[in-house]
Amino acid sequence: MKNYWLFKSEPDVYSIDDLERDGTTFWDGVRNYEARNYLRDKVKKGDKVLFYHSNCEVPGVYGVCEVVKEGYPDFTQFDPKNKYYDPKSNPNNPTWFMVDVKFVKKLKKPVTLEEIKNNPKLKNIRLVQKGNRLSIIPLTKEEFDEILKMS
DNA sequence: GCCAACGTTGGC
DNA sequence: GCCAACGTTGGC
Repeated sequence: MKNYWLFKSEPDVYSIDDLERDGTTFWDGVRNYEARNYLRDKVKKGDKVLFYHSNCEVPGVYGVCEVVKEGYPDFTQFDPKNKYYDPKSNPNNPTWFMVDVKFVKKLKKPVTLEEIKNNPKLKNIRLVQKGNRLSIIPLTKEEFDEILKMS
């Protein structure tokens, strides 16, 4: 059973264009327990992911990618020079997980946060609920398809 | 750059 | 275990 997700990224840090260039990437730096649980337990190979640009001029969904490697320990947590270093994490029982994704496509037209907010079919997505900061958001197939339809 | 909302930390 | 202080997220 395939799952559907929305992953947030700040385009200044890593954008859909970077993923198009790289082909695949590891999704590092998730340091929130709820998002971690999704990455560790629920995000499966073959799942489809909407690539969302946050904290930028026009926030919204800019592309699609696909999970190619399921949850494994995020190596940046053990690297003292990395900005995501977590000295409390034990290598024998890592706290933080990552997945790998591959580029699928860029949307011809991005679907902006404003458009998502204005679509009643999308009102249950955690992206648009008050104060939600979760960076790994589960979607239903219907929500995923609806957003693609809007592009 | 501002600031509301939220998660985490740490003193007690 | 409570909760104030603090840091971060992310829209605007």
